Amino acid sequence: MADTETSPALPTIAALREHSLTAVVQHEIERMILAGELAPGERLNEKAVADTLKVSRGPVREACRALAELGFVQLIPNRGVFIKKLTKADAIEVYDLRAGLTGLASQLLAPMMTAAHLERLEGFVGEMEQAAENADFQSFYSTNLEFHDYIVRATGNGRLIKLYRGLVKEFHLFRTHGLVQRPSLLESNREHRDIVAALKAKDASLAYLVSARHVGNGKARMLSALDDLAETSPARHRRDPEVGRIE
Amino acid sequence: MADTETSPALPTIAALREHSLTAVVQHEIERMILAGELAPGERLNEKAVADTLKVSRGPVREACRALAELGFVQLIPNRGVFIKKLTKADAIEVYDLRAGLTGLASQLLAPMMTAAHLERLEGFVGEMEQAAENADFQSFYSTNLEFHDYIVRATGNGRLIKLYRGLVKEFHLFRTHGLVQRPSLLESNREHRDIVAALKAKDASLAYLVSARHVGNGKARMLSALDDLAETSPARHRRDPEVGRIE
DNA sequence: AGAGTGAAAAGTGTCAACAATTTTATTTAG
DNA sequence: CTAAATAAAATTGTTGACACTTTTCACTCT
Repeated sequence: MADTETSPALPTIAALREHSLTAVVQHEIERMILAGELAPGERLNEKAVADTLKVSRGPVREACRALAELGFVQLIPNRGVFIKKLTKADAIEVYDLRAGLTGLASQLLAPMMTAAHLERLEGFVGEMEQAAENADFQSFYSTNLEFHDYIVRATGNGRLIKLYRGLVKEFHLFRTHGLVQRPSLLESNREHRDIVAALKAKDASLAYLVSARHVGNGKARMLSALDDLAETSPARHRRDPEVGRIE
Repeated sequence: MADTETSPALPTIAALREHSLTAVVQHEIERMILAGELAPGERLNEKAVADTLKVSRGPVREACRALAELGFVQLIPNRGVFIKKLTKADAIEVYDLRAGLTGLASQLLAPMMTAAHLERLEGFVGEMEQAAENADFQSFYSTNLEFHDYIVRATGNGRLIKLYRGLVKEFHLFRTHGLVQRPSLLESNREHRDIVAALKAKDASLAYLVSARHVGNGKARMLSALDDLAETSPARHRRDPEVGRIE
């Protein structure tokens, strides 16, 4: 690719002042993984990446160390870095954790709820209602992300925010959200109302319960959708099947 | 049993075969921070560390990137890496998160409880009872760690285990556990019994509740102990006082 | 004396080269 | 023709060197 590229996520000199080269490389690799440009299980060739991004291997290696700690890649000594391959078991782990953190966020927010919070949350729910009726999956999905991120952010717990967002990114990797159905959307949003109601009532225990259960239901929906998928295309049958990559 | 990880302060050639140099360096820096050999807020001189460990700066930089992602150090472009300085607000964050994860672990374990699990857990509680009566803080503290780690491990959720242990390490950094009192030990162990009871009954909701509350009580005990400390030595009064480093 | 100025030193950011290891390709024996 | 052995290529691990930035400190001027 030419130097004067118009591509959005490429390292510019301006970005280099703020974020170091390594940070740019890290973001780029992360983007490539999330975008599916790097297939799960595939080995990441340091030199190839370095050449592509027009940098030396140093920053690439540093970025990979950080990504390994984030759980996006796996480092095997003398073998290289491998894009994490996600299995059904991983999906369950992520869902369970996400349920816990989502519940915790609501639990923490409940006693601190303000009118402004309530307004924002009800706004999101309204938007989702609209999207669900129009069967606008894309819009529903992004507002859904905003809704949950807002609750987590509102707690003000920086570590919780960081962990939660990391989990959402990882969850993104599964691409299982591509197979949600319209009835699920309505059902999901009904649960959102329950969450808002519990928060409005400042009932921490209830807020935890309905929030955690909401994600738990999402997990159940994902699993059943995954089973349906296995039904129709019985080709992919293994001991520990990987999810994601749905054509 | 205990982790296979011994604590050899120096990087041996043998360890280099298995774990890469970077991993050894990372462990060593982590140990130095946890041991207090590197003061919070202090800048980590890459060359100095490299010379001390008899390696070049490359592995040190890679290790620092990983540690930054773990939250132990902060990277500031062109300025260097700084040992994270922990404030009271940080302590609260960690406690809140730990409460959530501890609760989640119990909640997940409850429906899977076996007789073997119960036996181990009751063993730990017995040991702690003994330690509390003897006012053996050291013993109580380590068994307490084992007890909670066992519950988390038993869930089998690798991500939860990793996050939890990271939080415990960070918590370790506060050194606030140095100021627990004997009555706290007995009280704390009473709560452990509640946790075991809820797990034995396979009551997931209750298990979450008592586990999360247990950590919440620990948080309260820490805060009041911290206030007492501020009372006696009113020197350290700032807007956002750092904890830890208790002489 | 104190604030501003500008070299010198120290430290970080990046790179290219070399060493060690793993992977691939080729040859050879059964 | 298969499989072990071996040589060649590719890739990772590590290092020292160099460019650039920040910090330090002596110096000047008001």
